[in-house]
Amino acid sequence: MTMPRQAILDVLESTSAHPSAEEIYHGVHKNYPMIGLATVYRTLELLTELGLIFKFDFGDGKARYELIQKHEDEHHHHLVCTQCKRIINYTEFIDDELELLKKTEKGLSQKYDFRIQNHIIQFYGICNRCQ
Amino acid sequence: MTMPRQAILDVLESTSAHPSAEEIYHGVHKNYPMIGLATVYRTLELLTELGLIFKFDFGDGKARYELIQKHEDEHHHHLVCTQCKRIINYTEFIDDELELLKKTEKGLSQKYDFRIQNHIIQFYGICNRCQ
DNA sequence: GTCGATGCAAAAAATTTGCAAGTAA
DNA sequence: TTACTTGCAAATTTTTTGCATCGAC
Repeated sequence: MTMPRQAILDVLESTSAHPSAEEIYHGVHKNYPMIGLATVYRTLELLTELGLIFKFDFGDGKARYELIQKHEDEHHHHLVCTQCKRIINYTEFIDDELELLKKTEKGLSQKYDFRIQNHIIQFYGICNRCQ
Repeated sequence: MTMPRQAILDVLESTSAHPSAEEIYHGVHKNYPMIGLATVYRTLELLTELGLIFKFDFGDGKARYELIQKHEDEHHHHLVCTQCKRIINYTEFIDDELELLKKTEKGLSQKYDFRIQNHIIQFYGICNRCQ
C-alpha cells in the first residue's frame, strides 16, 4: 500500500458521491500534487480488480467509482437522472432486495456455473428538479 | 424514419447480443456501405432518447446497445463475466424480480418524486469458462 | 425552397501505454 | 540487487462536432 494508493482510497472514503477518475485526481492533487493522472487510472483499475471499489458507468461518458461497503447496512442502490445525470443513493427496500438477490444469486450460480461477486440495481428516470 | 435509422434498428432486432457502436456500424455496412460511423453514433443517441434502445456499459470501455423489449416475457437481466466480458441474458426469477421492482419503483417514485423509466439488474462475476 | 439528416474529416475526451527514474524489501 | 510503482508524455480508443451536401416534403 503506497502513498498514492492510500491517498486515492482516502478520497473515496471521504465521499458518498461517485467521482470520476479526473475528479479523484483533483481531490488527490490538493494534498499530493506530484501524483499523476495515469497513476490514478492505474490505481483505480487495481482497486477494482481487488474488489475494494466498484466501477460504474452512469451514462455521462466517464467511469465513476465508489468504495464497496463492507457493512451490509451501508449497502445501497442508485437512482440515475437521465437528464442531469444526478445520482441518488437509496436504501429503501434494500432488505427485500437483498433477500431476492440472495435467492437469485444462488439459483443463477448453480444454473450457469457462474461465480457471482457483485451486483447492481439501478433505476433510470427524471429527477424532481428536472421534471 | 430514414434508411440509416431503419438499418440500425434492423441490426439490433436481429441479435440478442449487445453490440457496440462499431459492431453495429459493421453490421450496417454490409448492406449499406455508405452509412458512416458518425451517423451510427447519432442514431444510437436518438434511439436511446426515444426510449427504443438501452445503452449499457459492461466495463470493456465501449458503450453497448440493446433493443428494449415491449413484451414483458422477453424482458431479461444480465450476468457479466468480469474476466472475459461475456454477457449472459437470464430470465430466471424474473417474475419475482419484476414484482419487487414494481413495488420499489412505486415507493421510490413517491419518496424522491422521481419519474422512473427504466431499470437494470446485473450480476458480476466469473463465468464457467473462466473459472 | 426549407429543414432536418447524412458523410466525411477533424477534433475532443477519456483512457492506456512506453519508458526512464524512483522506491522499498 | 530485484521487482514494483510512479510521473510524464505520447499514443490509442471511443465518441463528438463542424460543415457542406443531400433528400423528403
